[in-house]
Amino acid sequence: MSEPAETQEAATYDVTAVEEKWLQVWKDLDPFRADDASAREKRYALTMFPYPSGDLHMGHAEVFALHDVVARYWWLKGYEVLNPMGFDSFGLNAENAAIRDNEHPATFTYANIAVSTESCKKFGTSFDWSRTLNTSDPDYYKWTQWLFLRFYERGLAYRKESPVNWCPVDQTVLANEQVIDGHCERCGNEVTKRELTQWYFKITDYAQELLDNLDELEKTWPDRVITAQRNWIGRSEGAHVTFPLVEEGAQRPSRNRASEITVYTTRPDTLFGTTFMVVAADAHLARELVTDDQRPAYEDYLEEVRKASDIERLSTERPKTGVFLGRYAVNPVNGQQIPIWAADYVLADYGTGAIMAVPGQDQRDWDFAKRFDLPIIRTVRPPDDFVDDAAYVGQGPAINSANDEISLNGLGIAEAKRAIIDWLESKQSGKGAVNFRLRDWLLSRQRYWGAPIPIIHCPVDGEVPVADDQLPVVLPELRGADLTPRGVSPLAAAEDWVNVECPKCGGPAKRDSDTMDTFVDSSWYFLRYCSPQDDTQAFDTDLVNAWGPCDVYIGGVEHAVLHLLYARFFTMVLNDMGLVGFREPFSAQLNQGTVINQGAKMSKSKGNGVRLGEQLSAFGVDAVRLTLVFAGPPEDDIDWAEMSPSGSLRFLQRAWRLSGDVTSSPGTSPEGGDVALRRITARTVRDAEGLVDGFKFNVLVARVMELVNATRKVIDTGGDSGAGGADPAVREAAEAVTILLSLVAPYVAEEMWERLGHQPTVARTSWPTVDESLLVEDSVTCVVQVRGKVRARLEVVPDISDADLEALALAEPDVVRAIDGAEVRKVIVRAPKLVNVVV
RNA sequence: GCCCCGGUAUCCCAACCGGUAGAGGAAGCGGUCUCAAACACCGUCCAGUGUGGGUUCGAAUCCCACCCGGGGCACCA
Repeated sequence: MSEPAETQEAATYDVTAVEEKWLQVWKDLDPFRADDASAREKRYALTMFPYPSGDLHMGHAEVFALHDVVARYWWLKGYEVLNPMGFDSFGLNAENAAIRDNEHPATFTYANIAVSTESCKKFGTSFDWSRTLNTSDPDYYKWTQWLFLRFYERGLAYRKESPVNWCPVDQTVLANEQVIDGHCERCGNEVTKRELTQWYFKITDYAQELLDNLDELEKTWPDRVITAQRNWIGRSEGAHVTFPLVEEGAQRPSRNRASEITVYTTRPDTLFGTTFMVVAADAHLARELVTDDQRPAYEDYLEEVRKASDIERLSTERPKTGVFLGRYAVNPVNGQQIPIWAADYVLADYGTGAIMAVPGQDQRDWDFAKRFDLPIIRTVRPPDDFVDDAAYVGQGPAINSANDEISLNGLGIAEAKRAIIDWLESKQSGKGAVNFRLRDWLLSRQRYWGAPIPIIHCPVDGEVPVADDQLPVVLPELRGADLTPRGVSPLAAAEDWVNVECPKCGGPAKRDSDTMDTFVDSSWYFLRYCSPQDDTQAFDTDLVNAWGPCDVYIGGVEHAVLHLLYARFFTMVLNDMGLVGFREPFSAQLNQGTVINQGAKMSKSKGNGVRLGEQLSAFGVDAVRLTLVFAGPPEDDIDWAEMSPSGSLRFLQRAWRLSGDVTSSPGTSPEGGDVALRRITARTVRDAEGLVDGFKFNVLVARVMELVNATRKVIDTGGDSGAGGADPAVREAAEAVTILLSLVAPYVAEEMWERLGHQPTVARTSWPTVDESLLVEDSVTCVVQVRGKVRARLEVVPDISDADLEALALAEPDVVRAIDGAEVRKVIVRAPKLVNVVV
């Protein structure tokens, strides 16, 4: 092809001009608006909405690039796609910035949202911006409050006093899920405990189902999320066992005192080895039980425990501490009186906050017994080579475990458990029980920038819900120093706001001054996207059922047990309320890796940050997107230092050049074109489908590159017909390249599409059709092995019979030579690809 | 400590149900173009799959043990 202007230097397109041109065209065409009324099959592509912390960064770019592949693919495949984007816009960053700069959190929040939205559009994403939402908008959080009230009505939102996680830096309580290794999930500081009355969601009511449904989700969710959730829910099976207390004479008025202690144990079979009991030092039970004599010692100990941070408390290396409470209980299985201790190795909020200690079979109890010189009885026989200086936790026959009515001796652990549970149940001293590690979700926060909890506290009427028609409870206008954390919510000090009339009695009352955890906001946003402007309800059930559940959910693993568990819980509750037609919100999930640099997480202190904006202006949106998608499997981390955005741009230029070399007219039938190229095109298009479905985007890109190379070759060498760029197979291939490329590099694809003589937009054209006959190979290479070594290759028809192939193979001179007269013991034939001669 | 995932060329990564270890890219090297270079284009080099065993006609793929890396849980009774 003679294009003199391009002979000197390879032609290139102007990245910036192309971006400016098509951004405007898309703005006019608005091609990604999801139509509720569409007759097409619906798909819901969801990506975790960001917190508007400033402008977009490399992390956002990666998720959006990956996510866009799927969403655009679905459009091309003929689905009506709901692909919304919004902002998780409540939260502490804006609040802290507001305090620092004497501003209102909304100022930062909405400025950041505006910047991020623009960047997101420039990034070429296919989001439907007509459905955008911000969780900090009153017409959104109105419905967050409305949902809270529905949970409250059902007893799923309640208040209790309990030792809770407290972040001294952020000056607020935290849910268990927000404490990572004893540190605040947000600011990274050490968390301490406080005894406070707080609001909880009763997520534990759903623990079993949250666990069970994972079996099904396992097929379409990443492994690590499944295991993280299973571990977090932490189901265990055991028994509750009740130990009566020994009453100690008349000096002890028994008032409301407990007369028994119930414990949870996973090893009821070891009950005969229980030589003492331990109550969590900070549990109410400990305070109730302690005798006057022991009270001073207990108080001192409790003081000590409270001072220790969680980090110290949870260290397994730390020696056991504790104090005797002065009282005794009776082991129901043998009538033995055993002392009751308080210690901090028992947790107040797990099980019943008290344990039966079996030092012979539990290492923690063993350590405690050794420290305080308590008796040890083995109830499982260790193997002969067992060194007798630790608890024995392995399998073995029960020993020392009999009374007049029952003997466990000789039974294995599982049998012994069953037997003792039966016996306990018959004596009404206990019963089989299941326990979960999962705790209820602590949702109140002592901060300003969140949805106020719509409850009024009245000295007469107690908790009074705000009436639905009074929602939203709008945040008062506070800024700067008014927002300074002081251990209680800044809302408590907003006199005009907090003091109200009780809706019931009309007397003076106060609003609840806490705000909701921002994870409440994000537990239902994907439902709101289905009817984001509806001011009559939180979401439209019919539309939610039409679009949902989300067919794919793409986001970071950091939410494996936070957001993803909460959103699942919300969906189940809403399904129970009849508001949602499904119980699991996210049918499939993909967690992208992290973008790192030079082997380390990007951070200011390391000075290894990569600015998205700089990358975009240096290489263009398409090249950056392509680099992110091509880097490797989406779930792997990407080390930007190892990537080559310039290589990506080079490829895009190569691809673009194809569109200029096609000389046939649009609509030309590919029939009669170069068959080899047509086969590659057909195979690439067909394989691309499975590759997108399987999230193997990196392989998809590799296949498109392959197709570009093959097309180039036909153009340059002429191909079968010698027609080169005029060969209709070249047009077919170039159009396939363009459409496939549009999933990753929308700008250049649009430009190519136009050069190929088509109207915009390539994003809403159809997926290329595949001529099935081209997928059938007319010959395949068969490998002939002798002793496992390849000795010959044959070109054969694909449907050759085993017998024919064997005969053909054994007749090959190279094969005969390799056998060298040895006895052929066996011939394995896997037609049409392989023959293996065993000699 | 327990559980899960992964180790393939110099690097990032492919490889269907066990069947020719290589699709793609980066880097390197050589060439074309150029006064020269950059760009671009063409070509080319590179591993026997972490280690040791086993199953099999045949193992990157399946099984066992270990090493290394990543993740989850962890005083949860």
